[in-house]
Amino acid sequence: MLQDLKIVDGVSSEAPTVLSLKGLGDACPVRSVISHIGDKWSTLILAHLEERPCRFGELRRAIPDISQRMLTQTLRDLQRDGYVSREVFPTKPPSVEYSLTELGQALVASLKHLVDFAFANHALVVEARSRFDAENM
Amino acid sequence: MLQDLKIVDGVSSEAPTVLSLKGLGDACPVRSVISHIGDKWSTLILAHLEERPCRFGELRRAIPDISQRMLTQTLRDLQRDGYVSREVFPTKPPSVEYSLTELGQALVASLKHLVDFAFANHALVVEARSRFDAENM
DNA sequence: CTGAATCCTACTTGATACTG
DNA sequence: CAGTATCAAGTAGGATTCAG
Repeated sequence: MLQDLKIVDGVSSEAPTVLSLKGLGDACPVRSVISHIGDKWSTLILAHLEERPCRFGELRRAIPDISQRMLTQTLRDLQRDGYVSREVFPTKPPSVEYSLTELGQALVASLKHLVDFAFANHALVVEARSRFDAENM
Repeated sequence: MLQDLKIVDGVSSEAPTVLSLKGLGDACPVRSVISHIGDKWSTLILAHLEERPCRFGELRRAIPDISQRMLTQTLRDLQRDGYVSREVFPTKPPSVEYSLTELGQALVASLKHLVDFAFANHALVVEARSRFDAENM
């Protein structure tokens, strides 16, 4: 359950080191997953790869706003955590295909609940925001 | 489904403005929800409030690593989006109680799937990381 | 007790140019 | 095609101090 979060993070409370997302390392399972989802591009890339495996350039075209630096970096992070697999074909010029692993598919499945929530309740959130902003001038 | 993400973000592709999480504003429902979850403290605070309503100081003690600046700020953001309600009791000195709204409870429910995934697969992720780091030394 | 205001640092991202 | 390297800018978070 969610309250387990307290226990997990409570561990670090006994040793009062600063809880940096990086500094925490693998100490908190929840952070190590969520920190990936919270970044700017991971979710979007996972969404594309869920549809079908993609090559680097395909992803780049599909997500025009991403810089190739961030595409490279985010893909490598996702690969490192085992969510994405990278296959190099020795063609000329070389081509590389990225696809979801089983773990990646499981992550995407869990993410969908959140995405569904977002679509279902976005209007409420926007409304709450304008009401809040109005009340606090 | 998840691939709707492409459509939503695709809107901004036609108008190639930079996709800042803040600059995007309310354009992408998914981002506006996920950006909150990805930050350092929201999830943890939501987890505590799910158990029971809490006063400011209670939360502060329950999450010793948070600075009161970030506790204040995160609570205000959560309140602004309608996830948390804030009730002031005119005692002396004043006390303030925070609790989850219905919307906040729905968000927490969606989050649980992700938390469950994190706990269930954390070991696999850690293993994947060390394997990746070993291969790419 | 519950914050607000200020300053400062570190991490994240973007822009650009270059390479096998 | 699929990256790497470098530099600049923005943003989040922490420490500290002050206030109703």
